[in-house]
Amino acid sequence: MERKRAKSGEIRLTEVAKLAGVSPITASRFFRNPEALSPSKRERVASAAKELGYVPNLAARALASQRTEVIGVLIPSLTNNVFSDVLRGIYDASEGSRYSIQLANTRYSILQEEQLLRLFQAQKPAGLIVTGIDQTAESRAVLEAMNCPMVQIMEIGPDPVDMMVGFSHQDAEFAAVSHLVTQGFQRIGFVGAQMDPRMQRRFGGYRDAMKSASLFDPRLIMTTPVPTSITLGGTLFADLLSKAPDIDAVSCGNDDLALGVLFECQRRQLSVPEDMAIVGFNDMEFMASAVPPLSSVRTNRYEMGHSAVSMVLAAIEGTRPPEPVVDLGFQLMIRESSSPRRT
Amino acid sequence: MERKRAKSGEIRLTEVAKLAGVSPITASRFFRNPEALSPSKRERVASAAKELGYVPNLAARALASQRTEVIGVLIPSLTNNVFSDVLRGIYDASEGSRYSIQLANTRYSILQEEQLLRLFQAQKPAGLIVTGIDQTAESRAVLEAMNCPMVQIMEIGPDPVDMMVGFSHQDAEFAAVSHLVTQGFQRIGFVGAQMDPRMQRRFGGYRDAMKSASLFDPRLIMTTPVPTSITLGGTLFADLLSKAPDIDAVSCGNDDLALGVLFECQRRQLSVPEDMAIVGFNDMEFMASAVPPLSSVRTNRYEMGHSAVSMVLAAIEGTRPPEPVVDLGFQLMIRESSSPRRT
DNA sequence: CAATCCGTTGGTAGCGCTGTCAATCTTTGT
DNA sequence: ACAAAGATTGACAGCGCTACCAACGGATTG
Repeated sequence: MERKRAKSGEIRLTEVAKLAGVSPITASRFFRNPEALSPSKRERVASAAKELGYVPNLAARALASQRTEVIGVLIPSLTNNVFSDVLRGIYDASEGSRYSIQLANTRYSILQEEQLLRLFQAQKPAGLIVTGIDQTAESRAVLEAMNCPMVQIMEIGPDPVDMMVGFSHQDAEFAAVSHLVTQGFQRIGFVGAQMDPRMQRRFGGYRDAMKSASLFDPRLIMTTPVPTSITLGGTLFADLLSKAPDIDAVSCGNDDLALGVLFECQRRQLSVPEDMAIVGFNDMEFMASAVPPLSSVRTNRYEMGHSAVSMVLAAIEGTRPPEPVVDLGFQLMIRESSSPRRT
Repeated sequence: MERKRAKSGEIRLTEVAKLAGVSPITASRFFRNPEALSPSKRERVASAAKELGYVPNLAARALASQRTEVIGVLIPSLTNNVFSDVLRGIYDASEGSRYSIQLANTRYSILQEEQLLRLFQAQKPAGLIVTGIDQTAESRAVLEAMNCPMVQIMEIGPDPVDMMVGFSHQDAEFAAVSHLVTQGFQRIGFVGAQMDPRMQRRFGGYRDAMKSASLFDPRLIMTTPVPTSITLGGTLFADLLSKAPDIDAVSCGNDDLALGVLFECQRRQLSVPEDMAIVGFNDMEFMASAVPPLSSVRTNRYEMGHSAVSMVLAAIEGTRPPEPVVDLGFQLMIRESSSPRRT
C-alpha cells in the first residue's frame, strides 16, 4: 500500500533510544561523547545498544555532521618495501584515535593520483597524507580546495601545501657517495631503477658528489624505469660492469638493488669490498645481516608515517606544529661493504 | 536570524540540475547511468557539472541508496611481503571497476579483526575480503550478518563463510619436505617464526612428512612467535645448529627466514647445498637470484588477490562461481640449494 | 484509429543521523 | 535563601542524494 521505500531492516538509533527510554539525540551523544550523559542514562543506552546489536550508520553520520573520521593516505606502491615501514608508522599512530586509515595506491602514476584525490574529495576525509612533493597543478588545486589538514611525506621541499615530513634524498645520497670517495674509491658507479622523483633526487646527490670530487663520468651510471627488484640489481650491475669494467664501488639507489649487486658479485667471484664496494639506500633490515654486512643510508620511515599521522591528528584538534616542514634526516650506516680501499 | 544549520558551501546536485535545466533526479542519473539520458541532456548535465566543479557527496549517496562502492580488505600485516603481492592482485583487479578498496590491518590480532569487522559493518561495504579461515565465533557471526559477497583468502578449508581462494599450506610444506627426503637428506630441520595459523599448518606439513619418512625428531625444530625477518632466520638457524649440530638440511617457514639461513651459512663457511640444503616457502622474487639459487614453494599470491576481487565483483553482479572454494595450488621450485646429497 | 509499449523525465518522500537552540534540573557562591 | 552558572536533556529541522512511482511523448501494432 505504502509507496515508501523499504527500510534497511537494521536497528536504528531511534530504536535504541526508545528501548533505553531516552530521546534519540541523547542516544546519539552516548556514541560520540559518553561523558556528557548522566551515569544512569549512559548505562541504559549502553545496555539497550548491546541488546539490539546496534551498529551506527556511518553514512548518515557523515551526512548529518558534514565530516568523517577517515584519514586518507596516498602512496605510490604497495610492493616497494619502503612503504610498508611508513604504513606501519601510520597505522600505529592512528591506533587508539577514532580515525581510521583509508589507503589508496597511485602506482607511481600522477594521473591515478589525480583521480584518487578526487575520490577522496568526494569522501571528505578529516585529514590527508600524500607521498612526495611533485603533484600536478591539477592535483595541487584539489589538495588546496580540500580544506583539511594534510601532510606531504617522504621528502621535504619549499612551498608545502600544508605540512611536510621527510628528508632530503639528495643530501642523503650525497653523503653516501662522499663516504665512498673518502674511503678512497674512485670509479664509483650508480645503479638506479624506477626513476620516480625521489630516485631522481638521489641520483642528483650522486652526481653532485662525484662532480665535486672531479670523479663524475656518465659511463658509471646505469638506470632503468623498470620497477625495482633484487634480481634487477644484479642485471643492472652486470650491464654496468660491461660498460665500465674498471669500477671499484657501486652506490645503489635502494637496498634491493644493493643486495642484487652483492649476489652478482658472489656469482662473479668478486669479493666485497676488496674488489667492489657497495652502498645501498634506506637501510632495510637485511642490510646488516648480509655477508658481508652492507653499508646504507638509514631513513626514518616508520617515524615518517608516525609523525605524519600525529601532525594530522594534532591539526584536527587545532594544534599546528611550530614549523610546517619537519626534516627527519638520515644516518650513514657504515659497514664492511664499504671498508677503505687497500692500495 | 535563521537557526538552520550552515550549508557546506559545496556545489550540490540541485545546482548542477538547475544550471543544466533538468530535474535533480535526471542529473543524478547522469552520474550513475549516463546511457539512460537522451544525448542532449547528457551533454547539458556534463557541461554544467564541469563548469561548477561538482563533486558528488558519497555520504549522501550511501545513505539514500543504502549501499556503497567499497570493497573491504582485511589483512594481518603490511610488513610481510607476502601480502604486498596479494594486494597488488587486489588493486589490479579492482582497477576499472567502480569499486574502491578499503584496506584494514589486523596485525595478526583476532581482537583487532573483530573490531575492524564491526567498523566495516558500519560502513556497509559492497564486498569483503578477509585473510585466513580462523575467525573467532564472534567475527564469524558479524561476517554472516553482513549480507555481502565475501571471500576468505590465503587458505582453503571446509565450511567457507561464503567463498574462498587459497591453497593448502600443509600440503605445500609436505611437498617441500618430501622433496628434501627424496634428495637424500635425513636430518632436516624446521625454522619458523610468527606462528600464525598458516605457519602452523606449514609446520604440520613438515611434521607429517618427517613422520611418514620416520625421520621426525623434535630437536630438529626451532620456532618463535616473534615476527619474521631475514636477520631472525640467521638467529634461529644458529640456535638450531647448537641444538642439533648434525642437521643436513633446513626447511624454512618462509623465504625471509631462508635467506637469513643462507647468510648464516656463508658466515660459518658452510657451503650450500653440500653442507646444508635450504628450502624456503612462497618463492619470493629474490630466491632465484640468491647465490646459490634457493629452492622454494611457489604460491600464487597475485592470482589469489586478483581472483578474490573478481569473485566479489561477479557475485555483486549476481554471478556466483560453480564452486565456492577455489584451490590455487602451489609449485615446487627446485633449485641448487636442495641438490641431491652426495654421499 | 485506438491500444500498447518503450524510453525518458519528473515529483515526492524519505535514508539515519546530528547541529542548533531552548528548556529543565543541579550545584555553587554570597 | 536566591541568583548565577553549569550540567543534562530534548525538539526540530535538515544534511544531499536516490528509490519509488507516475506521467508523458512518440513509435509500433492489430
